[in-house]
Amino acid sequence: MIDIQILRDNPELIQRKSKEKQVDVDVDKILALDAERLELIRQVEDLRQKRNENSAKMKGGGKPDQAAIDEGKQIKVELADRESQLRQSEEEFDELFGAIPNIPLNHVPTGETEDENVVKKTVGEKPQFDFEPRTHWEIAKQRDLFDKERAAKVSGSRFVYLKGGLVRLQFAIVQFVMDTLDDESVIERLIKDNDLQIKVTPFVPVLPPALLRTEPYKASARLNAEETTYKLEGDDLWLNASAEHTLCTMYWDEIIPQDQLPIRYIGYSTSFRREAGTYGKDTEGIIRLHQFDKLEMQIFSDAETGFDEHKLMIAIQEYFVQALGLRYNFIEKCTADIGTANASGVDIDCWFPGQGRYIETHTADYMTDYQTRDLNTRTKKDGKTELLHTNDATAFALSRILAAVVENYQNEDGTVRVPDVLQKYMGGRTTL
RNA sequence: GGAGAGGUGUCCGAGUGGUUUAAGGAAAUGGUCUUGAAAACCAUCGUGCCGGCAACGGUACCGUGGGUUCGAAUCCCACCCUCUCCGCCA
Repeated sequence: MIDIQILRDNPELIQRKSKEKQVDVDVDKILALDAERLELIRQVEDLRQKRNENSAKMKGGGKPDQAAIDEGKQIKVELADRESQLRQSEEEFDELFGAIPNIPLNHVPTGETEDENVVKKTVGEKPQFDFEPRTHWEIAKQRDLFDKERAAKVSGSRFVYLKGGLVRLQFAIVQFVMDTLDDESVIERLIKDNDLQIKVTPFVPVLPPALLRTEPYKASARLNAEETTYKLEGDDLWLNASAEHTLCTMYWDEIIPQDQLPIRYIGYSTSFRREAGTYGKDTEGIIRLHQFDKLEMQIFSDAETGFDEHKLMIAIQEYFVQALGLRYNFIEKCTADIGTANASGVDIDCWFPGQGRYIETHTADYMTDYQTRDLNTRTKKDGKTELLHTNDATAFALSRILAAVVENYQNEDGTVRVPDVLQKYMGGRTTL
């Protein structure tokens, strides 16, 4: 949620910024509810004060006199009435107030649909083939790299058995990412090259739980409707749609000492998505699955360094994609596409020669304090508590990046070259 | 699945109806002492909300939600979570 003070001081800003995000916010109504709420709070607190003063007369164990008891009873009735009004008022307020999206940062381009995202640059070369490049599913079929038919039989559509070389490739990528993010010299260089004022803290690898309870999930502002996210029947548990969901909630209701910041994690988790409403989209191959593994970066920092941490994540993403030698579009997402909780966000879309198109493989989100306000994740600075800022970003969404490697590194005979940086993690193998 | 214990501020921890505006300790911060440090000593030290320019005042919060009472961290009910032992099990 946003800072209520901003709404009170500058309702026009909230109205305008929400509109830019294509979210309808009735600012006048919310302010009216806020005023009503505050008036009720005043009334309730006055009554409580009276109640406390009345009962204080009997301190020391003396018997209360009848008049005091009668007065107490009267206060109680009135208080109960106001409290129930207040509860109702707050419920209504919370619902509307909580729906106000995060305020996009000034550099975020304004747009009404994702078509207005801005391609800032295109990096890398398209691979040249002296044959017609094939899709990753055509190659996989020839080389038996995955099996969706049997997965459909056992689990349904959009599931897959990954096999053979692709599995080796996945674990090689995991190793490569862990090595890189643990390497202070790489992080130091990226910080220097981008002129960032942040520490050279390496990323700590984390294998988080894949299931989480409703309360923290909701507080993270990341819980989507049941059409999008799997809910377990009989338990108060959801299957996470990204490692980010179990990482950002880690410090729910905690105060992190200042000297421990920034906290940088590289999480690896299987992610689950129902993908309702995407029927007919990317039905072939392993671009869009109900279940896929993902390497996700997560950073907790103070407010001052939040945006530089965002830039660090983006620099790391470009470093990774370049290391695999993939051509990509770097996209600044517009206000309509960054998402409710985000203040800024970028995508990286990689070139898939077999399909002749760019496909989103990476995203980086900067939430400012929107997420932590509800999660109540704070630090203590000069004796004052302060909300942390959160950042998350894809290191690699594995199924998609496997598909990208297959399409970009294919040979005419259906074999696939292993990108140079990954060969040492595959026992020196140069093809799969 | 069975049985038991527990959930209090940054942390540990006391507290079974009314000076609890939550004891005490640790950590932290500031200071005294010291060549410097440690130790010792002194002081400060929970969070949210409401009002106020501020000093400050008020109010709520002791896992969550109800209830009893003039008055609840404390009594009652339901639920959630954690831990221990047993059982089963990768």
